[in-house]
Amino acid sequence: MSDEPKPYFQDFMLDQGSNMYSCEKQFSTFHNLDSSQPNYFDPSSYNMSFTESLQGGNMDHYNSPLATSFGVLSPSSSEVFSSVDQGNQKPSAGELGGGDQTLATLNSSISNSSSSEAGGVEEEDSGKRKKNIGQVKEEPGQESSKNGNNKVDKKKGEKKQKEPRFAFMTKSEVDQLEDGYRWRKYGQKAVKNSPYPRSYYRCTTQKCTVKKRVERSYEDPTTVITTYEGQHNHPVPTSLRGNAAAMFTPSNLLSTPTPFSYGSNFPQDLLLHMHHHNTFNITQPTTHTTNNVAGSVYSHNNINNSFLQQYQQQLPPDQYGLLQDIVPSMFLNRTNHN
DNA sequence: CGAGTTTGACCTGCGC
DNA sequence: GCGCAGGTCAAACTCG
Repeated sequence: MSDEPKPYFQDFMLDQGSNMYSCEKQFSTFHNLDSSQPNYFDPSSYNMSFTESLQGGNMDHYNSPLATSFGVLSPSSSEVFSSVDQGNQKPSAGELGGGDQTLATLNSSISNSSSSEAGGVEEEDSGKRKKNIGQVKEEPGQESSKNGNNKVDKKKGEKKQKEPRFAFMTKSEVDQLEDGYRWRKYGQKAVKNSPYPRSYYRCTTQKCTVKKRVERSYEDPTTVITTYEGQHNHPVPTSLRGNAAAMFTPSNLLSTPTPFSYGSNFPQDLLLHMHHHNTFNITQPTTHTTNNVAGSVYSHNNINNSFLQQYQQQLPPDQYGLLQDIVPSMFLNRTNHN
């Protein structure tokens, strides 16, 4: 794909038309960014990010709600830099692997129910796309999803729907970060401009279509870039201490009348809201894709106090503490400095 | 023997 | 339309 630098931005959209919220977030990018650019993101100010926040600085949060909700891991020994991606554009090697930037898409789909994404609901099979040439064994009710989510099935002119994605960089010696879920590797590809291959994993839980990609930054081999796609529709298989994860299953979240209780992932919603409150207004529609968010530049300084204050008021005290734990410190810090 | 990994082939999307 | 690159499949293989 293209190697040229792309604009870095974050962007969120509220897709009301589809009765679900979607947000696409691109958090920044690092090394090669020209700091003179308005949207330059200083990594140093971002050193502590999602996962790290999840961990609250110690492993007690190993299975923190955020991690769980994101379907994300908890890097055992790592320093998470950031997250990112976009929904539609594929992150090119130069973007992810290149360490030039990390993209993560945070696309929360919180529809109640039938939305195909809710929890990896696409008819399992994600797999068999086995060349519709020749041998397609059709099973009733699955015909159209032959390709899992996307390839064959999409109708003309309709962009395939991407699973929510969340990516982040982690300092780690090991590629496979322990996140409590079980993954099965289904592919590996050489990445352009990178000596390190990208590995593809799929959650082994039946009917869970969550996938993740793992690759190393070629610029910093100690950095692992992990991209999660989709949302787990099941609890963490490994037993968690106190099962903190369960606490934040969607159903539990639903029981709490907070603005995040749309029925999905708290952190995603949180971030969605954070951006919705601050940045959606700068979203510019693009001409060629339905969910491409390119076209707007997000200034992370936009996050303001009102947002957090609002949630502070709405969340029970204990949960607000949690909020503090899991909200990327960069956000909190910035709000505090405003 | 089942589950997971490896790996070459194939498919799709996108830019030119 | 072509070629490239990303993503996925699935047979073969490895491992416990």
